[in-house]
Amino acid sequence: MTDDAGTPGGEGPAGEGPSDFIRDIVAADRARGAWGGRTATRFPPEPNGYLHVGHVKSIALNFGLAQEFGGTCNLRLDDTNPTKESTEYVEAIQRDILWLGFRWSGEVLFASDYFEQLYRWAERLIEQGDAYVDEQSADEIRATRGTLTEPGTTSPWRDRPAAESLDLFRRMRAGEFADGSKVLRAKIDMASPNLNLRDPTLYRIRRAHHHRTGDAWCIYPMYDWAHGQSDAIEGITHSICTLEFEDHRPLYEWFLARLGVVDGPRQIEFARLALTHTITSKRKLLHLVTGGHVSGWDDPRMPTVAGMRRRGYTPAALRAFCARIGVARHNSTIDFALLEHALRDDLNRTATRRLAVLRPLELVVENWPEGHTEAFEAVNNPEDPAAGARRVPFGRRLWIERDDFREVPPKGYHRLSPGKEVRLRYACIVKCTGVDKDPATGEVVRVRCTWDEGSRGGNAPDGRKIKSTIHWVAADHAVPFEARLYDHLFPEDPDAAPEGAPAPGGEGEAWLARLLPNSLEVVTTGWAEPALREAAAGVPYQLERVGYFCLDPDAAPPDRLVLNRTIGLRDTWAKLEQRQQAGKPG
RNA sequence: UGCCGGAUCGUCUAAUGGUAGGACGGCGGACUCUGGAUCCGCUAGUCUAGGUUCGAGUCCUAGUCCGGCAGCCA
Repeated sequence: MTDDAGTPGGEGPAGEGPSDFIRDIVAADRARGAWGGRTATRFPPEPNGYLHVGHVKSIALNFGLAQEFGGTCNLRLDDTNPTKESTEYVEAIQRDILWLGFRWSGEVLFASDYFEQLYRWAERLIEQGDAYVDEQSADEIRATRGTLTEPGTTSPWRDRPAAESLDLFRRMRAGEFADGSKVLRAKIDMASPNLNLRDPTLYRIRRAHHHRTGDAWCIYPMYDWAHGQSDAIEGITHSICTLEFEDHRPLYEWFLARLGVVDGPRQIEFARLALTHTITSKRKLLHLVTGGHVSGWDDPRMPTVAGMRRRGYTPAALRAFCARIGVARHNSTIDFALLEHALRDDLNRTATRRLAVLRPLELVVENWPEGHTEAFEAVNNPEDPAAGARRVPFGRRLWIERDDFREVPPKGYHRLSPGKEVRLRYACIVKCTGVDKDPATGEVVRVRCTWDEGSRGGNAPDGRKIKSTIHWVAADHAVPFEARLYDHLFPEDPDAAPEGAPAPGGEGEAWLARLLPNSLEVVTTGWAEPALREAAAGVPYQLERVGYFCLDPDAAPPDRLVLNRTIGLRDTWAKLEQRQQAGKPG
C-alpha cells in the first residue's frame, strides 16, 4: 500500500531540482563544515489532531532535506499538553507519514521522553537565577504582561531567593500545590518589546492524565521550554518551523545559551501552507469533526491526510505538489488548482481505466441480435502499455451517460443525437435512429440506434472521422455501484465575508457559516463493467470520460460497490457549454 | 504610537549587481477511439519615490501596504 520513500519531486543539493532558501542555508552550513557536516531535522507535530495538507508541506521539507543531504529526520511528538493529546492521534500521525512515503530515523520520539531532563535543566535555570516560581494567578500574569506598546510590570515573586524557588518548584512537582496556583517563569525582561521575552511561563501545574507518562507528572513544560531543548537533546541541526514562531527565536536561543549548549540547533522559519477553498487549522478541523459537519477526520472532503487518502489522493501527487509550491518566507495562498493538477498528473499516468455510467440512459442497438453477447478488447491504461488489456462484454441493450445524448443538440455538441453517429469506446460505431418517450412526461426513456457492422472494435471501415467517442456498459452484465461525488467544503476564501454581509464585531465561528451546502452528492444509479467487481482498495481507477475514482472503505465487494470520486477529468465541453449559456441573452 | 517579518505575471515561484524565467490558471491552435492525455502558441509581473552604479528585482534612504506577536496552547 505504501509506496517507496524515493526522492520526491525535488533534487535539492544536486542542483538541477527546485531549491529554496532553506536548502540554500543547509547547503551553505555543510559547505562551512558546521555541525561536523551533519544535517539533522525533525518533524514535531503535537498529537492533538490529524495531519493535514499543511503538515504535508512540512513533512516533505524536513524528511526531504534529510534524504537529499544524507542526514536524519526524527519524528517527535510534541506531547506537552495532555489535556488535548491522545494515542489515537499519535497512531494516526505515524500511519499518515508512512503512507506519504517517508521514514523517520530510529524510533518514534516524544517530548515526554525528555520530561526528566527538562525538569533538571529547569532546576539549573533556577539555581542560576534565570527562573523563578511565580505565585500570581493566570489573570494577574496576563494583566501584568503589559501591552504591545507598554512594558509589563515585574511579579512580586520575581526576586525571591533561588533556594526558595527551587524548593517550591520541587514541591510543585511533588504535587503539593493546586492546579494553576503556581508557575515556573524564566527571568528575562518584562520590558522587552518582544512579548515572548517578558518572563515566559516554563511550567504549569496540571493534574491531567498523560497518554504516555500517565500520572507520573502534575507539572508540564510549555512549548518554548520543551521544544528547543528537545531539539538540542536530539542533536538537531536545523529546526524548521512556521513563521508565527519567528518571535520565539530569541527565546529559543536564550534558553540554549543559558544552558551552555554549544553548536546548538538553528531555528529557521518558513511560511505555512494555505490553500484556497479549504482550511488548515487543526482547531477548525476538529470543530468540523466534533460538530458533525463531516463524517470524521477521514471524511474525503477533509484536507487531512486521512481524508485525502480515502478520497483517492496519491502520495506521489502530494509530494509533487510540495515540490512545486516551493518554500518561502512570505505568506501565500496556493490556488487549489495546483493541487488538482498534481493529482491529475499522477492519476493519469497510473490509474486503471474502466467503463462505467453514472446516470444511465438506455441505448438499444436494433440490429444487434437479441441475447447475443460479444466481448471487445479494451486497454487498461493508454499511458502504460504494461497495464495490458481486458475484454468488455457488449450486447443489444446498453447503458450510456444521459449527458451523452441530446434530442436537440446545442451548437458544438458532438455526442449522440437523432441521425448522428458516435463511437462506443472500444466497441463500434452506432447511428441514432430514434427515441422512445414517456407519453406522460415527454421524457426520453430510451434511445435507439444501429451499429455499423464493419466497425467492430471501434474502427471506421472507410476511415471516416467520428467526432465523438462515448462510454457505455452492457446492461445484461452491468454491476451496480454507488458514487460519491465531492466538491469543495468552502468557497475560495473561507474567511472572507460574502458580499453585503459584513461581520459585526466579534464574529465567533463565522467561517462555519461559509460551509458549502453541496460538497457531497451521492449517486446511486451507477452501472459499471464487470471488471470493476474486482476493484481493490488503494488502487486508483479512471472511469473513462467521467473521472478518477477509488473504492471507499464503506464498500463490501462483491455485493456493495462504493466509489469515491477523487477528482473529475478536465471537462472542456462543460466549460464551453457554460460559457455559451452565459453568453446567451436572458 | 511597540517589536519582528514580508512585498516579482491572476496564483505560486526563480533570477544571489549583468537578457525578469518556470509552473498553475486563462485564451487560441494541432493531434486524438477518453471534448482526457500530449504538443505548440498567446496572455501577464519587479509596491511607491528618491539615491548609489556603466548597469538595480537585487544595494542605500524614506514611505505605502500586508502578515505575526499581549495562552498557565503549540
